[in-house]
Amino acid sequence: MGSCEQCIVRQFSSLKALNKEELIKVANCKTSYRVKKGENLFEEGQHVNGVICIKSGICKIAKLTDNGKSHIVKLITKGELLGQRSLINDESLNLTATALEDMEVCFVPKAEIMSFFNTNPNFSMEVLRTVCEDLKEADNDLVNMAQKSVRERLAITLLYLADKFGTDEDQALHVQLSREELSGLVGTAVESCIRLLSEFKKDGLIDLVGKRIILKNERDLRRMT
Amino acid sequence: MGSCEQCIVRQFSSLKALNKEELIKVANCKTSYRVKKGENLFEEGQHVNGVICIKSGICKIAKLTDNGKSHIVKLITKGELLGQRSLINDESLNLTATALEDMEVCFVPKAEIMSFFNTNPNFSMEVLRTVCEDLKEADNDLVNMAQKSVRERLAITLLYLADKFGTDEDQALHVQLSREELSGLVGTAVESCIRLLSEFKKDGLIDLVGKRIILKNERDLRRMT
DNA sequence: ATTAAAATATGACAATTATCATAAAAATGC
DNA sequence: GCATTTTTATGATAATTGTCATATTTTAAT
Repeated sequence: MGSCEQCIVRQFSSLKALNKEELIKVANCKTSYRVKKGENLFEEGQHVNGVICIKSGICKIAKLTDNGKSHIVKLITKGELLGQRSLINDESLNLTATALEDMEVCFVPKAEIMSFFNTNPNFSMEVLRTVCEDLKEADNDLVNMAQKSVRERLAITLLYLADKFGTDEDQALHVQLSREELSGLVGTAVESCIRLLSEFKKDGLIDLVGKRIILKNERDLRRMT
Repeated sequence: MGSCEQCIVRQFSSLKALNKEELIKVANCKTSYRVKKGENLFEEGQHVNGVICIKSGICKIAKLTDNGKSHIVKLITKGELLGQRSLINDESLNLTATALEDMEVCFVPKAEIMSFFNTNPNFSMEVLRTVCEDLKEADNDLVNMAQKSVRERLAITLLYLADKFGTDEDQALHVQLSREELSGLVGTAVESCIRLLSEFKKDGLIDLVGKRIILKNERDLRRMT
């Protein structure tokens, strides 16, 4: 069982506010496991009894809609925490988390996390900061969703993916999303998404090589948003 | 200068976690003032140096878009706090708050609020809960915006307004929003909004008497969402 | 009270986007 | 390796929504 001290999650999440003793407590109660691509880490409606630390891999946080589609609210990657919000509100989950790649994660029970809130004000403050940051982003996303065209939103999404997950040497997006997932992120029909990708390609903005999406002209993409 | 103890904001916001001593500190440093309909309480880009307690009145929290329109992210009413998020993140405001009615508010300086985070874990926890609740709502709004039609969103918005601000005996919405504001909340063009209101009227869902919007058939409105 | 300005309403039309059909390409199973 | 299923792609068309023009009504100003 690792010590958590060098863990990437500790570096990037609100866990950075924990001191050595607290980290040892986490290390002693955590459960490490792997999640295969396509499997759910959390499901809508479930009650959470802890948080999940993402050590490697990527997952999507999505909400199912009446018509069977799923809208992706955000993507989560290594270094981040999952399930904080529901833990704090003590509510069932309103979103489902599904692995987009094989993942390595740790589960930390609720009781442990909650105890830190009482004893470590820095930790509370870090969590608060994280949640506020999420809120700010959510507000931005909402306004974009309301005001921007699908075309603009696709451009924004591609740049977001490049920004968050990086690109290969040839500017190909690192994340491999299916067209359906991409359209779920943009908030549009699959066909519209595919059609617009084709248009982007024709306009020299991107290249499509197999499943890979290559940002050919990032400047013009950015100008479009 | 009032004691804050019986204040409505204290009852409904995270300030409820403050004890008597802390309340006295707030009472001694707060500034009460009035804001006229149409005036801004906060402006996008500004740096906040405190929070605003809403004692009476309603305001909108909105973001301006490139094309000059403004999208209303949410409405805030008596008992709520304004500016928490930016205070915590120590960032400039990403949204503008404008009074929709004459308002009575109190300003509490940043230093005071921040000190409570260090000394009162309950207060931190209450703020955290509030922000998490906001975040959950924001996620829901995002998915609605992405997946629902303008027609459905208008219905959802009307029900939200009835729910949050109440109705008169004759089921007329208590809040008086202009069509422009209503469309900014729904996320659509003013003309589309007006047109749909007319349709709703023709379908017997609502009645339009002057500026008043009367929910005539709430059941069918709700069924539509 | 009268005029001017703003808000609301409606029509005509264009642009965007979704839906359905179908084909081509890629991935999967045996 | 071949058949089958899934994913990606494209066309045709319909539905939704936005834009512009123009009344009509309401509000505000003098």
